[in-house]
Amino acid sequence: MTPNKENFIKAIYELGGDDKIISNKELAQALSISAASVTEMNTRLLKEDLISHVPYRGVKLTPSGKCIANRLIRKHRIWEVFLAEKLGYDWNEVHADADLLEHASSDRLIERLNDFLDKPTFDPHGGVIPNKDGSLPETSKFPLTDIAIGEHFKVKEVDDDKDFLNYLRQKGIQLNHSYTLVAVDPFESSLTLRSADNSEKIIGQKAALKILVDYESPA
Amino acid sequence: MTPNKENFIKAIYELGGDDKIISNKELAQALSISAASVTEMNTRLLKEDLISHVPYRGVKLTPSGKCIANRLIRKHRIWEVFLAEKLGYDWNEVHADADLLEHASSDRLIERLNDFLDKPTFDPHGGVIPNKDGSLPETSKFPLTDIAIGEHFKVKEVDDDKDFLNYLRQKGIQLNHSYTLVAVDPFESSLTLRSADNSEKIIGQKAALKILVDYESPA
DNA sequence: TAGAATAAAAAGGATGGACTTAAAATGACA
DNA sequence: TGTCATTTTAAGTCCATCCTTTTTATTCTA
Repeated sequence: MTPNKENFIKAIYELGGDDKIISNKELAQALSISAASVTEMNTRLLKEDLISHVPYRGVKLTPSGKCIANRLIRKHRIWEVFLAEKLGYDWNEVHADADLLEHASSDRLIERLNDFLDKPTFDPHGGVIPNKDGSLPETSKFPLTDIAIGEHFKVKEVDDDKDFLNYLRQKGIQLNHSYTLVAVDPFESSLTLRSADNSEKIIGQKAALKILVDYESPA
Repeated sequence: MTPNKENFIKAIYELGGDDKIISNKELAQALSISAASVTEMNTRLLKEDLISHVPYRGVKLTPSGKCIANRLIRKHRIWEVFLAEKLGYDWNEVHADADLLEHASSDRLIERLNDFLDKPTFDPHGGVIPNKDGSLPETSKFPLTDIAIGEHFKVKEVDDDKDFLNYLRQKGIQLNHSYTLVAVDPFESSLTLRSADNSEKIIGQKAALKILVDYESPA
């Protein structure tokens, strides 16, 4: 596993390749290389069973590919915590150095660093730190009604009720999308959410109880 | 400057290439590569003016080569201090991880780490940490008579007197060699030194005053 | 001081990673 | 169903790293 391969895996992950197929073109643009180079790297990673491939559609990470991506992100984020918390880096400075260090860190080093930092849960950007084994920590899910005004969250689970799902679709609320709670009506208890595209959605209190969410970093 | 080149430079340095010529064969053995590969790397580093070359004798570091070696060693040793002091590494564990990290450390990172560690002077093995600019810290020199029993030191300077130099040669005391002070005679004040090859040398007190030494790590 | 032993340089490859361009194959969609 | 965007394949460049073998030079020693 070379730094290059690691970065390739990471790029797939960051484009969403843990659950959807990422096209050749997207990757080529993200990495600033030609599409042909992407194909070439794909064949290498395919051999190692780190990605799965749908011809002419693109690639996504296999379970072991996801594991590697998460372990790399774990290293990256633990370093970020160290740089920010112990070395006084500004939050916008941490990324570059963490990007170098993540490829030069033994497991032992990362675990000791993790202990030294008191096992942080989030990096300075609010990103969650994956587990040692490459899995993602159990993320708590709780009703949208428990969110405080101004907080950012992601929709994790919704009640499997046809009418309710239609209601959500009509409102434009989608699973795994992120929103910010901007207001709660004092009388009706209806919630005003702002989505990533800055549109505002008003949700009734009854619906809010059935939407499970989790905190998320603002980025 | 690739990690490979850096390690090559470091190997030369560690074999003593800062002041004497290191043969092709020595380097080949130290790096476990063929002598021809050493020659090849030599030509590359020669182009960059990092080493100087005496045909059929070997190579030594140029001033800029030494600078690079020292800066690398600075990185290495600062990391070692961090691993040992903050992460609880045992002194024999630090080397491997420091060897990886030294190649993935920006100058900014090293300087902040250095501050975080309160600007240490020695690494866990007792090795001195070079300055930021790649120079070696002014090492103090003082008479051998100031050394306490049991301490390790290196001979830094000796009086330029013919008889005295002959005396030293006869005793087997050499500049830049390391010794341990094992005993001081209570009556004569003569000093018993042990050299690296475990031979013992007895030095008169008058001579000891004219031998300037500095502390050194036991390794 | 003339070999013999040894070391270095030169020559010629081999490999693998990371890129590219150009042409052929494919899929999507109007 | 034909056009167009995208993907794949093919072919090849460049560079770093390593190798072995064959001179060539030096050094050691008898």
